[in-house]
Amino acid sequence: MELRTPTKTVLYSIEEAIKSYRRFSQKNISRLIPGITVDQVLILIIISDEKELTQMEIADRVFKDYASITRIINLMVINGYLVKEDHKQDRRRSMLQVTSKGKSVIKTLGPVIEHNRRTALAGLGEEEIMQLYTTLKKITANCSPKD
Amino acid sequence: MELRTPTKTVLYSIEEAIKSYRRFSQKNISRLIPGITVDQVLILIIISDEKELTQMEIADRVFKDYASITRIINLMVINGYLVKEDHKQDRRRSMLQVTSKGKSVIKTLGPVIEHNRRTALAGLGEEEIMQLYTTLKKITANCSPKD
DNA sequence: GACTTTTATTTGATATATCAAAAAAGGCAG
DNA sequence: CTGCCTTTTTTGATATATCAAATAAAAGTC
Repeated sequence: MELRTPTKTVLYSIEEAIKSYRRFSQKNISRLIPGITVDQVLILIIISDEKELTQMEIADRVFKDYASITRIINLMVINGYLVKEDHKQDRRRSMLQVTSKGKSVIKTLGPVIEHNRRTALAGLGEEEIMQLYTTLKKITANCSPKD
Repeated sequence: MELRTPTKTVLYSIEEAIKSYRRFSQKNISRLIPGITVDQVLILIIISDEKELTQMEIADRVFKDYASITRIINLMVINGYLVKEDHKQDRRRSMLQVTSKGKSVIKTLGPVIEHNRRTALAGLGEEEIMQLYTTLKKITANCSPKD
């Protein structure tokens, strides 16, 4: 019987960890504001912090496909968190504006997100977090096309 | 309260790493056998290793929802990798059998999966992998309902 | 044996992931 | 200006994620 060592399963544990974290976060978010997703809240915060981002830049920030961003943002417009206005310099793009409803979501959920992160990382030392970060970046690099 | 840019937190790098790995793996798999997904291959291998698993047990092994497993397995039956037969003792369940087409997929892709894992972890020391594993397990525990 | 509760799976509705292809505007060479 | 190439976004098709609710069979209770 062969022992399943971390070497064989560590990639599973990455999947496990991120899924646990996402489910945990979504639950806490839904408790306060049902009907919005973790992804939507994060994108809302990103747009609110940097007003001039293109959708492609937003996609890169959250490691999502451009097609996904199109659909997520459309939903956020439909749900009243964002409005799309014409972009003067480049008519392929559009200016994304956070609505007052969107701002209120950020205000309400910002602390929840902070709390989720702190809870997820509870008991981890500063050193340990740095090490985690470093190791994960190596894996990302190993798996990235090096064009 | 100050919301640090989410992209800078370590939890993002977990997401980034696992997505890079999944895309990388899928690309290598599709090169050899187009039309099958990473998830399907892993589930195929799991069923092939342990013949008597219920769908719920399979779901737990790959950290997926039961509903997802139902749909993935249905697709795998449609695509001829699996067959469902009646389970004698419990008629709610069904016996999942890997078809010869499924076995051939495992034979072809097994080495690819091994290669993907080795590539993803290239340059990481044994110690470092253990540490990664330990830290991720802490995060998972922190985010898991402790009923 | 009928009733209730659990367990295993499925379905419905909606969100996100991915790839390929299309659409639409911008930029550039000639 | 015209044709060509690039960039940004969208669409189509399909797979997976998630929660809630529905089925259906097994197990426990009386």
